[in-house]
Order: sequence, then structure tokens, then C-alpha cells
Amino acid sequence: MLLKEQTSTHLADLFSALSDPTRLRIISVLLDSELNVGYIASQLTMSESAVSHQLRGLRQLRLVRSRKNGRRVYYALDDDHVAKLYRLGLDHVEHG
Amino acid sequence: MLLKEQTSTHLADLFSALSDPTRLRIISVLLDSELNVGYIASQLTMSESAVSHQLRGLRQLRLVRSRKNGRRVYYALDDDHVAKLYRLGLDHVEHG
DNA sequence: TGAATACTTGAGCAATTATTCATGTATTTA
DNA sequence: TAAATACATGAATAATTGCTCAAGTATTCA
Repeated sequence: MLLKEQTSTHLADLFSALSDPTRLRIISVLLDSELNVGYIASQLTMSESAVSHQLRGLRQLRLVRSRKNGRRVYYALDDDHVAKLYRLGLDHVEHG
Repeated sequence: MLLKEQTSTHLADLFSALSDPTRLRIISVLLDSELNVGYIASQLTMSESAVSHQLRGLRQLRLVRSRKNGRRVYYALDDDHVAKLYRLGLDHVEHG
């Protein structure tokens, strides 16, 4: 059945969040545990600024949540669906 | 576990295919049945050219396949994973 | 308090993307 | 064979995106 235009843009927003290598790599490390920005940046060998910009987008879509502790900000996945979509997509890419 | 760069770009390519309202609406009508370009365009009230361009991208990623019959070209989903990703994403957008 | 740390933010720029428009290629029909 | 139909394609353009760089805000520590 044809998607309504509005629904299609919301759904596109969700998939857009997963349509970038950097964001996927961020999600991949957050699958295991909550992590702070600097640590994520070091894992991806990217600037904190670049990572922070991407986290902002993920946060606005409520795919991750943040928690401040001292001067560190810890990010975690805020959505079971994200992990499911990630794994289903990865399954497709790696096998089938 | 941190995604390899190459895997992350492949996965991003997959999600990118689902990151546009037009392509999602195309997929939504193809879930039911195989359809030709002109019919899809009329359903979405878009030009055949625009739809054809998008179908090309989906075809290159092997998410749809095409079959020519006379002067019509029929497109169908060529991948079970696509429908699964679509439904999982829609579930997220509509409910939880 | 002052310096250092951790992160955020805005501007700017290069690269990508979605559509339109014009044209081209098969295929069918008169 | 000529015209019409169905679709594909390339160029062009506007809009979006991801990063860098510079500067800003909290927070901790000496």
C-alpha cells in the first residue's frame, strides 16, 4: 500500500540516520556500552567535533541519549529498533 | 564491536537506498506486486523520468529487479531483507 | 582564580543528491 | 514505414550533508 507522503519522510529520516558510515560506526561501538565523546572519537580516529556533530543528529532523532557526568558526556543507544535495524542491515550486507 | 570502514560504507549504501521518501514510496507499492514504471509514476504523481532515475539506483543495489514485456518494464523487489527493513522501520515510525 | 579538559556550536566549503528538461532507444500499432 | 508509446539517460541546478576550523560553555583541578 502506498506510503503517505508524511510517513515516507519520517521513515526516510530514520533511515537517513543510518545512511552514513560515521554514524554507523558510532552505533556499532554503542551497541556494547555507553561511551563518552572523546573515547568514541579516538576509536573512530576522528575529531571530537565531527563526532559531536553526528551525535547531535542522532540525539535529535532520539536514536541516542546523553548523560553528563563531570565534564564527560556519555552517549547510549536510546532505542531497541535501532539495534534491530542495524543488525538486520548488517546481516544483509555480510551474508544474503 | 567497531565496524570496519569498508563494511560501514556498504551498510551505509544499503540504508541510503531507504533514506529517500520517493524510493520508500516506490518500495511501498512494490511490496504488493510487480509494477511497470508508468503505473508507479502515476501512483506517486511523479514524472516517469524521476521514477526511472530512482529505480536505476535501486536496481544497481540489487534491491529491485526489472523484467521487460513489450514496451513496458516491470519492477519487483529483489530482496527479502528490503521488505523486512522497511517493515521494521515503519513499525518504529508508526508505533514505539 | 587561572589553566586545562571535554564537549558543543556556527560558519564555511566541497561533495553528494533528487529532480527537471531535453533527447535518445526500443517496441507496438496504424 | 511513420507515429505513438514506454522507458532510459545525460546535463544542469538547487538543496542537503559531513567535515574542518575557530570560538564558546561547563567542569575540574592546581
